[in-house]
Amino acid sequence: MEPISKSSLADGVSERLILLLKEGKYRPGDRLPTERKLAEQFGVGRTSVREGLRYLEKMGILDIHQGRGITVRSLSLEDIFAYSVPLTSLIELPNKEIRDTMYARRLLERESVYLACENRTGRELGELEEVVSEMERSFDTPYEWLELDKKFHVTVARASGNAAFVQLIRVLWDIFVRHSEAILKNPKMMTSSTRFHREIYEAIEAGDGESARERMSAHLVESQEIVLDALENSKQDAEDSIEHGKGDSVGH
Amino acid sequence: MEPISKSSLADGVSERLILLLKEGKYRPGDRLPTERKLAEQFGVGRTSVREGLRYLEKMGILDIHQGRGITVRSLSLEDIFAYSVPLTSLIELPNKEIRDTMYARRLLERESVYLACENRTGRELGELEEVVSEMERSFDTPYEWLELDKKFHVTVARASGNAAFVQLIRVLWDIFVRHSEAILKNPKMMTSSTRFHREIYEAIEAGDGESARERMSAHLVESQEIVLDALENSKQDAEDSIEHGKGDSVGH
DNA sequence: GTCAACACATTGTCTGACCAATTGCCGGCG
DNA sequence: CGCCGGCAATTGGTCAGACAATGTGTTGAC
Repeated sequence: MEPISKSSLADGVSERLILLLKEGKYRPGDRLPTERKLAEQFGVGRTSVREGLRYLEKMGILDIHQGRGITVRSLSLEDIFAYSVPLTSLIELPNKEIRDTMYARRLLERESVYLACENRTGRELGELEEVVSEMERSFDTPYEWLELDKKFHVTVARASGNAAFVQLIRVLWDIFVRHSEAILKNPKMMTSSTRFHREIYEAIEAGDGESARERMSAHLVESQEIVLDALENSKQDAEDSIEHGKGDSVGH
Repeated sequence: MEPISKSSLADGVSERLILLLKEGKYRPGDRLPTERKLAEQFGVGRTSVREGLRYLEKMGILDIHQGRGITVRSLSLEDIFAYSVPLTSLIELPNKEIRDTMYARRLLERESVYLACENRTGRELGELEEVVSEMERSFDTPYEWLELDKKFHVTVARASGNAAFVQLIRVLWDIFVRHSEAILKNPKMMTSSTRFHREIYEAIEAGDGESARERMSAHLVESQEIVLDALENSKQDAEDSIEHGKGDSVGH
């Protein structure tokens, strides 16, 4: 193997490994050489190899475990998106971008639920019913409720039969949930959303695409409004608190 | 519900840094302590700090330069997606997933171009015209043409006024272009697509949303068909070549 | 045959050192 | 005074070696 020349050796290692994967030299399930051997092959130190490997691991391409070695994960459309927006919760989105995101989400989920009415299988129908029932029993555990909310929308997308919808809707949900504090602050949110989910489920079961679409739309519009209202209020609170105590409580 | 596996110190460093960023302790533009100081602060070795930092850098959150230090980048919706699908070209998508992806793309771009007809500014109109004109002159440089194709669709999305559309459409285009070899193999692709782009541009200029939407739809359907056909053929070729020479030319 | 204990392989982490790029200081010169 | 060149400090980039932690396979007792 030729020595690696690149602005960053670790980047070079990543690229080289990606090439080998594309060539099919290593296939899903295969085990890669050990870090030390890779370092020797590439003519770089183990540090660089580790950083390069770590990137591919974070991207979901490699599985790395202490004592076990490095294996290639199976790659699919799902994997492309699975690691897409891992840091969503970092970003403060302005209200306009929240609206834009929810607009796109509405567009996709209206179609998703419409297709689900045609393509849903019995198994998916059962899953959906179970999710909705669990939601109706989870008002005391808001974070479990949130997870179920995600599961509902993702399951509907899966029932649509379109793999891209599943991933896109997952990403948009993740962006949405960044504001979960705001969401959960309003008690109306959980009860009303759950009721909507129940109605949507019944429309899917009945195969009534038009009805499902409209209810999904109304559901998402309501969620958006609740979040934006809550953010408006919390922003007010923040400004108030700045008025009073500016102290920075960071110790050492 | 805390499935966080503290197995990795480097992950711990990442999480810790993300918390500090969320708290606002470090803001966009700020400079972080040096690697050595962070190591001391967190009570771990410099190796672990480096791996944790490297992840945030790859995610586009930090800027790290030799001799200059570590600075926090500005974060926006664009940044969330900019690093979303960096490895798209790795994945072999089955035909069904190509169709699913193009279905979603059609849904989004139909709406995108419709909104663009209402919201486009004169400046964006000028950009679009320029892109289309360049495309008409780029038949000899296919890869430049491809870049212009992306620019066209992204610019339309920007003209729609919806920031989420821009990012989603960018991601879906990147997935689409994974098959660029197939795309460029068919000479019809560039001429026909360019003509579609010209028509779409004129519809946007005229503010004719219905017409723009239908032409965009037809454009994407055609592209999808061309790609799927080309893939079918190249698959045939591959099987043929396997029939004849099975030799693996990997020397050692 | 089962299962526990041991040996080995491999990643995880730390340390100290040196290399390389950038920045900033400082002195010389116009 | 102001510009410019070069030296030194700062800081990330990389390496080698060592030991710890963990998973895997093997061996031996019963």
